[in-house]
Amino acid sequence: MASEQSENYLKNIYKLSSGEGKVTTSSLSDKLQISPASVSEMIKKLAEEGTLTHTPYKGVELTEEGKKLALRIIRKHRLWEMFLVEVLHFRWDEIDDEAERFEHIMSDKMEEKIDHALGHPLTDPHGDPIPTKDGELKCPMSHPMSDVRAGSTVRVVRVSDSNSEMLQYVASIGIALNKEIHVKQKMSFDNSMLVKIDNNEVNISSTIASNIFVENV
Amino acid sequence: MASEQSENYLKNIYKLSSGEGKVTTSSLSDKLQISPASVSEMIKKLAEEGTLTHTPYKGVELTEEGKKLALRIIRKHRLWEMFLVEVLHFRWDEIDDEAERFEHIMSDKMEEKIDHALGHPLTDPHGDPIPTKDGELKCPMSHPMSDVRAGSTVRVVRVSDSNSEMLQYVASIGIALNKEIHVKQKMSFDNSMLVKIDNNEVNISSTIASNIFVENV
DNA sequence: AGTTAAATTTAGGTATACCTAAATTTATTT
DNA sequence: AAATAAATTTAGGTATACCTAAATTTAACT
Repeated sequence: MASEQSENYLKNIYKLSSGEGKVTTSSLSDKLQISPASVSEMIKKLAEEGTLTHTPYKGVELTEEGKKLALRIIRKHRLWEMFLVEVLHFRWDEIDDEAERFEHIMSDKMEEKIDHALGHPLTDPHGDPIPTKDGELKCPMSHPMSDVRAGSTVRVVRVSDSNSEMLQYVASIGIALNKEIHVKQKMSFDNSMLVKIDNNEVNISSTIASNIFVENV
Repeated sequence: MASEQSENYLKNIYKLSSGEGKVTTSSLSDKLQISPASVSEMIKKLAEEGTLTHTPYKGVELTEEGKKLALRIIRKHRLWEMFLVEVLHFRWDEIDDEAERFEHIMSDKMEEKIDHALGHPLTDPHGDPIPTKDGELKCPMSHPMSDVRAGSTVRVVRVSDSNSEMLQYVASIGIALNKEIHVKQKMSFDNSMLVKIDNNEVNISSTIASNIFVENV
C-alpha cells in the first residue's frame, strides 16, 4: 500500500492533470505547498513504484495503476465529505480539511459502510462526482477554471454557489451553464484571466475563476 | 500538539498504569509491539516534553498534563467506537482497529459533533466509561466475572477490549452488553466457570471471566 | 545565436521514529 | 558476596519526507 503522502501526491496529480494534461513539478509544488526540490524527489520515488511516468524537466503523467489509486482516494474523500454534511451536519466550508486527513486512513470496510449509509450517492456536497469502487468515473470530472491553461477552450458545467453577489456578476458577463469559454491569457501578477465569451473579451479574477467549474471541449 | 505516536504512548501508559501504578519499559514494549530500545528513546522524549516523569531503570508515571492528554485520546477513541456501532452498524468486535487510527486525527470539532449526534453517551459499546472533555473519568460499579460466586445471576456491563480475538469469541458464545448470565459452577482445578446464557450452557475460562465485567442482578 | 531568466534536479542536511547490538544497571541465585 | 540473568539504556544505523543551496536543463529575449 502506498504511503499517506504518496496518496496525496497521486490525488493532486490527478486533479491537476484533468486541467493541464501533463503536470509539472512547480504546479504540484504550488498546490501541495512543498518545495520544488522535495516534489522532484517524491516524483522520482513514485516513478520507481510505477504509479506515474516521469520525463525529467518535462512533467509527469499517471499510469493506469496511479489513476486507479488516485480515484480511490478521491472516492474516499468525497464519500466522507458527503457523510460529514448529511450525517454530522457540518457546514460546506468546514468539511474539506476534515476529509483531507481522513481519506488516507479510511479502511475499505468503512468506505462500504458509509457508501451504504448514504444510499450510494453519485456526487459529493459540492456536486463533484464520486468515482466507483473500481476507480471509474462515470460523468467527466470538472475542474476550476483557474486550473485551465491559456489557449484552451472549455465548457461551463457548474458555478459554485457560495456567494450570491458573485453569482449575479458572473451571469452579467455572460457566463452560464454549457457556455463555451476560450482562455486567451493568464496574468502572472494576479492570476486573473483574459477570456472570450460570445466574442466579448473579459478579465476574470482568480477568485471568480476558481469558482467556475469547467470541462475540456 | 503531541505527535500521533506520542499520543499512542500516552494512551497506553495510562491504560497500563491503572492496573500497575508505575509502567515499565518492557510492559510498554509488549503492549505496543515496539522494541524496548525504541520505547526507551521515546520515553526520554516524552519526559522532556513534560507529559511524564521518568526514573531511569525504574519506570514512568504520567504528569497531570500527560493524564489529561491520555484521557482526551481515550475519549475520542470511545466516542468514535460508539459512533461506529450506533450509526454505521459495525459489529463491536470490528471497531477497535478502526478507532485506533481515527482517534489521532479527530479534530475537536468532530469530537463535539459526534458527542452531540450520540446524545452525550457515558459509555462506549464495550461498556467502558467515556471521559469528559476536561479529562474526568467515573468508573461504573462493576467487578470481573471471575469474582462471582456460583449460583449468582449477573448482568454484563463491560467487556475489556484488550484482545479482538477474544472479543470475537466472547460475542460468538452469546455474551453481549446487558446480557444476563447465570453462574452454575466454578471449577476449582482451573478456575473456569460453567455458565448459562440464553438457556445454553457454556464453559468460560478464567482468563475470559476476568475480562468480563458484571453487576449483580 | 548568445545571454539571461525560470524551472528542475541533485547534493547535503534535518527531524521523527523505528531497528539491532553492545553496554550498563538492577535483580536473582548460588 | 560474587556470578549470572534480566531489564534498561546508549550507540550506531535505516527509511520517510521534508528543507536550503548549488548545479543543471529548458525556455525566453534581445
